[in-house]
Order: sequence, then C-alpha cells, then structure tokens
Amino acid sequence: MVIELAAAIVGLADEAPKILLLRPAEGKGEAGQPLGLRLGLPCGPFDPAGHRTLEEGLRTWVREQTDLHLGYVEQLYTFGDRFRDPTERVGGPRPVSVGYLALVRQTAAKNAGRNPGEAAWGDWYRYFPWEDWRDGAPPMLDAVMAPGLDHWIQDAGDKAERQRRRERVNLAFGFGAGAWDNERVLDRYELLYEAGLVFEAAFDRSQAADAQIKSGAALIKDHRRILATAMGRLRAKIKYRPVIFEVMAPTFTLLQLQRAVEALSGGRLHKQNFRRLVAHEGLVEPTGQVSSATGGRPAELFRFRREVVHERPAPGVRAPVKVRR
Amino acid sequence: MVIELAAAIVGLADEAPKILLLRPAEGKGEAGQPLGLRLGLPCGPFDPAGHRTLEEGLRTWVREQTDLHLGYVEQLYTFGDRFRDPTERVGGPRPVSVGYLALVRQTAAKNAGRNPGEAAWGDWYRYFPWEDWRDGAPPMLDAVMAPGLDHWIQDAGDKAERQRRRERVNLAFGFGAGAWDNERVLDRYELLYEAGLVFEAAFDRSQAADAQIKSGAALIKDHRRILATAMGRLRAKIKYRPVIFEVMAPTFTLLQLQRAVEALSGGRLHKQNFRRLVAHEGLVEPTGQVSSATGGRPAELFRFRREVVHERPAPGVRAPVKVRR
DNA sequence: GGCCTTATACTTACTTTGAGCATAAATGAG
DNA sequence: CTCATTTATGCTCAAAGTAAGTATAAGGCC
Repeated sequence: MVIELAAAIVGLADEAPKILLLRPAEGKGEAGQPLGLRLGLPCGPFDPAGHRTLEEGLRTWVREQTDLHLGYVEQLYTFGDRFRDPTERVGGPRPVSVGYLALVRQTAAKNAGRNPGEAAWGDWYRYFPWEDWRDGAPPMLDAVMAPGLDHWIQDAGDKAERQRRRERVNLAFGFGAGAWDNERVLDRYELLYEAGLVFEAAFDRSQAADAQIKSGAALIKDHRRILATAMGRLRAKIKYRPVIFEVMAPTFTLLQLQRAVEALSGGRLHKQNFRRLVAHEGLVEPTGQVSSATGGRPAELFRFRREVVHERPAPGVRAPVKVRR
Repeated sequence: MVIELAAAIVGLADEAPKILLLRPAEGKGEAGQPLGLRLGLPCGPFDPAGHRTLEEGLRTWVREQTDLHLGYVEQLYTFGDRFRDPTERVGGPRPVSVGYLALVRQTAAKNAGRNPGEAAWGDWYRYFPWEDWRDGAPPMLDAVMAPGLDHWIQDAGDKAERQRRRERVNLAFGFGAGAWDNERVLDRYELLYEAGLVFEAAFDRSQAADAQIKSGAALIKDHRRILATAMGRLRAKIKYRPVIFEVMAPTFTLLQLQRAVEALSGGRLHKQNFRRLVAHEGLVEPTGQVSSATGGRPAELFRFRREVVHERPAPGVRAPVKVRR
C-alpha cells in the first residue's frame, strides 16, 4: 500500500495568506484534466527504506519539489476513505495520505505557477472564498451556499435524515441560532462536498465550470480537504501556541502582527485590545527601533519573546475573532 | 507496506480511568517476552479492500477482538518512526500505525486479562504513574524521574545539547519556573523514552525489571506511546468539547461528573466553582430525580444537555485543573 | 499650519474567576 | 433523640480579565 505524504505550506504576503502549490508533471494522469484540477500540494510517497520518519520523508519531498527547507512542521491527519479522490476508480489502488501543515516566513509573491513542476504561491481564500470574513460575511454564503445546502437538505430520503442534515449545516455554517466558528473549516468543506457543491464532487463535469466559479478553485486529489484541515488547525492553534510568529518577519509592528492574525483567522480584531493582549501575555517585547513605513505615526518594532513558552502553559493570541454578518 | 490501526479505548470505573488491553495470541512473536511486555491495545492491519475507511477498519478490528461496538472514535496521530517498537530489527519490516482514541461508557471492572486473546480493563495510571496528581505530586517524580532525567542531561555531548535537553525537560515536567501542564503527556513520555527511563527503551534487559517498577508498566510495540497521545488529547479536549459525557452514565450527580473529570485530568477541581461552571455553561440539566447513595445529603441527578453544542462555539469543562506540588 | 493617517495611552462598565463562608439534608453512633 | 459527620448546594466578595470606546501623540503631505 502506498502512503502519500502531502504538505500544506502556509505563508503570508502582506495581508494575504498564501499556500504553496505546484503543477504536477503532465502525462502521468489523464492529459486533458478539467479546468482548475491541475494544481496540487507538494507531495510524494513515503519510502520506508529511505525515510527515517514520516516527517523526514515529507521534508525530503518538499525540498526536492520546491527547494524549500521547512522549519515548522506539524502532522494533521491521515486520510484513508475510499473515493476521496474523485478520479479514483472502482477496484483501483487506494492511496492513504498523511497531511501536514508547515509554516514559512519568506513568501515570494509569485502567482500560481505557469510551468509544470514549478512551485508558486496561491491565495488560500481562492480555494475557500467563504472563509474570509474580514470584510463582513462573504456574499456567496447567502447567494450560493445557503440555497445549495438547503436543496441538499430537502433532497434527503426520510425526515430523520433531513433533520440530521439540517443540524449539521446549521452547526457548521452557523445558520440557525449558532454563530460562525472560524475553526470549522473542514466541517464546512465536507458538507459542501457531500452536497455536491464543490468542483471535486461534481461528477457531471458539464456543471463543473459553474461549481468552480461558485465555490472556489479546486485542487487535485483530496488536497483541498487537506488544505481545509490545515486552515482549521492553524486557526485553532494560533489561540494557544505562538505559531503566528512562524510566519512573521523577525521584527514587526503590532499592526502587522494583527493583520497577520486576521488574515489567517478570517475575521477582525479590536486594535487596542489586541495590543494590550499581546503585551499582557508577554508574547512580544519592544526592540527599541521604529518603523516609519506605516503611513501615519511611526510604529515601534517588536519581536517575539521566546521565554513566554516557559512562563505560561498555553501562550497564544487569545484575541476573539470578530465576524460580522 | 502495512498500516496498523490501534485503539486506545478509554472508560471509567468509579474514579479510575481504565484502558482496554488484551494479550495477543502467543507464538507469533518471541515466546518468552520479558515481563510486562505482553499486553497491548486492540489493533489490526488496515485492509484497503475490506475497509471502506480507516475508522471503519478500526471498528471492525475492535469488534472482532473485544466484542465492543465503539461509539465515540477520534483519530490521534500516525506514527512511522523507525525503531519505535523496541523489538524492530534492522532491515526488518517497518509498520506504520494510526492511533485512535475511543470512549466508552460501560466499564466492567475486570482486571487486566489472564488468558490470551481476552480483553480486560487496566488502570491507565499503571502505565503512567507520574501523571496522577490528584493526591499531590507523585513522589516518584522527585525520587526517580528528576535524577534520571538529570543524568541524561549531563550525559549530553556538548554544552548546547545539554542546554537543549534541560529546556525540554523543564518545559515538559515543569521543573524550573514553569508549572506542570497536564496535557503534555506525550512530551513527557518521549523524554523518558529518550532518556532510557522507560522499559521499552531499556535495551539492557537485566535493568529492565528495575525500570519496569520505577516507571510504570510497559506495553507491546509502541502502544504506550499511543496511549500517551490519547491521554494528552483527551485531557485537552475535555476543556472545549463535551467529551466527558461519553464516559458518563446517562444521569449522574455533579460530584460524579467532577470526579470523572479529575480522574482523566489527573488533578483536583474546586467543587463549588465546578458546579457553577457546568451549570452556567449550560452543559447539564437537572432530571428532577435525586440519588441518595452519596453518603451525605442526597444529590440531584443531572443529564447532559445536548443542545449546548448549538449554543456556544466550544462547549467543555473549562475548570482549571489544580495540581499541588 | 491644517489635515490626513496610524500609534498608543487610558477610562469605564461589565463579566468571569478563584476562594471561601454558610446553610441544608442525609446517615450513624451514642 | 440528639449530635457529630458527611455530602450538597447557595451565596458573597475581591481580584482579574474583557469589550468597547475616548483621547492624545507623532509622523507625512498639501
């Protein structure tokens, strides 16, 4: 059995979260893959003889494919369900894939790659447009998702199943009494997948272009699912581990830090409270330098205070993410 | 390549957390396995042809081996490092194992099994005696762990490595300025493993019996590592998901609930604040019945309020776990 | 200088938390 | 029967933390 290792490598260019993608060499799969199904995460098979650990295997593949030496790496989940990959054939081989989240600092602002084998950064909200609430609720939610999901609910066989679907949808999307939870990225993606509202699940490829536009760009195999897992995990982890500093430059202004958290979390933070929080938690310390590239009053430059991990059990950016409907 | 699925099945008998273990049929491995290395978690290889999903594979194996139909199941981690299993041979096959956490309600208080193939419940603190702080700091920490770890720190080649080891130990065990973090179960186990302080890592088997007594009982393969992962995850999850109710009877008194959380978390809670918390979070609702088996004033019986998952984003028992040195 | 922008300090009302006191309702010993 | 003991449960109080502002500072640009 083949175990595939795949990495969701996340970085930040200004206020846009980026994800490293590459166009696998053509010819191996079907030639004329439909629109959008050409990009994927860096990945490769685990080699028990060559790789001392799973993580080392992943690092090796990423290095070979992208020239990137990863720093922060974290295992996410192991996917083994049948037919995750829409192109899987009945009786065909079944890949099991182990997904990883990696965080990197430098994000050359190259656009998604043109040439086969070339790695390039893509905006992760291109693949999950409904997850970006920084400017209020994405209109597509009410315009596209809600009706689509509603149709799927009504489509259920019996009443109990309808009820079950409705509950799941309400929980994941916060449609009923509940609120939008920015961590439930995977729940939402899986619902959209089941409801046939994402490209990967649209078996009728004539409708695919339509779904493509409406529900974000697709990725090959189950890579969008892995990306959803990575997003959810990262959004959760920001709150109780100082992972945000893995994507920040060594020194930064507090607004830059805030924008970084907002970009990954997909919501807005209260500025004054945010700075009180990071100062009070001891997450950062002033460097003494100032940056005058702010457009207004110059801002003090801060750096991450590493000692914080020894002082408190779960240091992170606890600031509540605000999403406005 | 073989993917092994293994389940840490956790239940509760009164105030003792229990883990389901079985004695694999003899004769397959070496016959005269050393003391303590005979019990292991329910497990079996993933079969891509027969199992629709990894989780289904796991459920099937558990059902076959223990007659247990699992309810709550959660994937933990996929382990693929070389030589996790102390009996692995150079050039031999390398198993990759996917660990799961399962929670069950009924815990027949059978002791760890006598007969091959028979499943039985064992106290999980038998395998991690240093993790139970309910009656204050376990004496073995200062008596055995601290000196052993110190020796390992001094054993490092150069100064930088010594420093690194010291930091890791202080972080995981809260020896320096830091405090004991009840979630870092895996960190601690891995340090003890690296330092040769657990049976599994003791290559010289003459010292093994000694290590056995000092540092808890061992399990076959890397099952103790999987158990450590399960403990850490469960202790974390109790705080933000209502998983505790997966191990509770349908109705319970608040003290029973508190004791359950304490048993799994390994520390004590403040009684009055605990009840205020669970009531205020809307986690439970009164049934109207009372239980007079308390030994004092009869206590009201409560049940889990399922609606809570729709009301708040992360409902769980947020009560701070107190550990006293 | 006046006006734009962003940075940063401080206020205020409100909520949550940690700790403990006080009372209620059972049991069992004498 | 009374009282000591045990567990349950209600309540207070101070300290800390939080959400949402107002106010002021310090740059650039016209």
